[in-house]
Amino acid sequence: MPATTKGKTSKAAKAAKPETEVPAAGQVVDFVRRQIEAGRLKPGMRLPAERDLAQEIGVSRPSLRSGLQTLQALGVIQSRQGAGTFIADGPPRLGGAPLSFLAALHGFTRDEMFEARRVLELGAASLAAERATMEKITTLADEVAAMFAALDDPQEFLIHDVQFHKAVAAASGNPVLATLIDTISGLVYETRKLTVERAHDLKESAEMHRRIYRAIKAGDAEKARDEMGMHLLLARQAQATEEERTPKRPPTAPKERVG
Amino acid sequence: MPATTKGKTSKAAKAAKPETEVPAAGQVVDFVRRQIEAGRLKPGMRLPAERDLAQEIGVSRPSLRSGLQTLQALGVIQSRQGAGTFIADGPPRLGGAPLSFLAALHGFTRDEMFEARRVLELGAASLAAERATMEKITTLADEVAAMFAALDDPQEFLIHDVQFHKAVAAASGNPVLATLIDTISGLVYETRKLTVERAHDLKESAEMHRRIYRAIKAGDAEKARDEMGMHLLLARQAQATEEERTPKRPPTAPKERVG
DNA sequence: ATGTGCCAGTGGTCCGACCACCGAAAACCA
DNA sequence: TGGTTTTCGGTGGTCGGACCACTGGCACAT
Repeated sequence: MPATTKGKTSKAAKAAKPETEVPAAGQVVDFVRRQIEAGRLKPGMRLPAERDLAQEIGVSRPSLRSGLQTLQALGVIQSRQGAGTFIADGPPRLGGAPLSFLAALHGFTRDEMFEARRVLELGAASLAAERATMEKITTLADEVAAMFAALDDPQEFLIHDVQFHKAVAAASGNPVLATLIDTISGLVYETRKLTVERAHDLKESAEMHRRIYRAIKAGDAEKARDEMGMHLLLARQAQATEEERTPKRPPTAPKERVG
Repeated sequence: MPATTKGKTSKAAKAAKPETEVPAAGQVVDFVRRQIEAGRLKPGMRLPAERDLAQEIGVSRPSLRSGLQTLQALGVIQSRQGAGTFIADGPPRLGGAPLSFLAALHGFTRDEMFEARRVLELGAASLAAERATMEKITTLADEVAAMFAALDDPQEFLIHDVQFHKAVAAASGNPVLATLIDTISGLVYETRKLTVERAHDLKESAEMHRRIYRAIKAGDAEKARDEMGMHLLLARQAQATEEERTPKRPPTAPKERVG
């Protein structure tokens, strides 16, 4: 091994302090995680002040902030200047940032993102048909009605379109699935918002959603899957057409990438 | 006057600098992101030193580190003391930390995690059957063979079990899907490693994988999906049984949670 | 040519300080 | 007394500087 620096000579001082094994930031993350798992920290609760928490864990405030920064990036906590740091509440939401960066790094295409979403939504539709509660089904019906009521307002239509798919995910009764769908859908939402104005056949789209709703309500898992699959297939084609008509900029990249 | 609060008196300096709109950490994240999207930063590349990068972006080093900490939490970069900071390379990998925290916060159960994985793997198996290349199919065959060769070594068997499922995901040709599967599978791997010793019927499990492999090779999407579904269903039951036989600790939590 | 030792450069940690901001108690006025 | 304003402690956000442990390659001695 490298006779690095004064390693040998000064190892005595090192032996006296054999710590430094655990990164300070990691200590903070683990600490908070244990608190959450132990039930001492629940969504919406406020964490101790940084200066106090740092002393409690046994690290400096910069190190503590480093750990909190990690937790914030993971969407676990949220800080508000002057108020405090809070455990994230609201619906489970996996920040789209990680997937978004992966897409940028490895060049995931829009089609691949869409296909992954399709797999997830097909499964969700199937599960929803098998065990959706009456309450969830009512929510689906409301969204379908709202879509029919917004045939002349593409932006409003899009909102209820997204809401419908989210409701299907919720109706599946599986929060993990719902979270994954929500994450991926969020990535394509921005694009759709820009191109939906050029959309056509909103009525046909609404009819499709209605058929999906009926299949779920009837408890026909296979039909729900097929209808959802058909809808997403056509939706993808329609969206591709819309994008073609809305060339914001010449194709600088060899392959379309997700922003 | 109050030596403490000087707020009002020093407002003049403030008026000259009405910015502060953008958080410093966010500037760093956006900067790196733009560099990646512009192709100036690619996986494996080294970033400038923190002190230099801070000056280039126009923030202090602590703020820069704050931003880098976020990127590290997202799995975009990786720092090595004494060497530098590098863009993450290797296979696309969505850190399991976010999902893991969500599970702890909202009480996702093991069954829900498993079900989500099932949806993803069913879709992957189906896609793999439709368009797996000869190379990917060969990889599948290798893993199946390795499983049969490790019938008397549960730990080794588990490794190739995981590898097989990863290979199916890769054979789907959709990196997004593969990443999602990899993420979720990683969360259940630790648990399986602890209980696999009590596993039984390894031979039957190997046979199942072989049937999945054959369906994919034959290009029969529906059969591949069915076989995979059957396999995962039985695997879940078997795992539940194994866990029951390995009561590490009395049920302190009302519901089983994912660690 | 080879191996050894050194050292500049890097990220990791910490300190102390100041700022902008929030929220509620305290002071004020009507 | 009621309502508004002001104050003020506490909070997270930012900064500059400093020291440490570690890495890697360069220069030196062999």
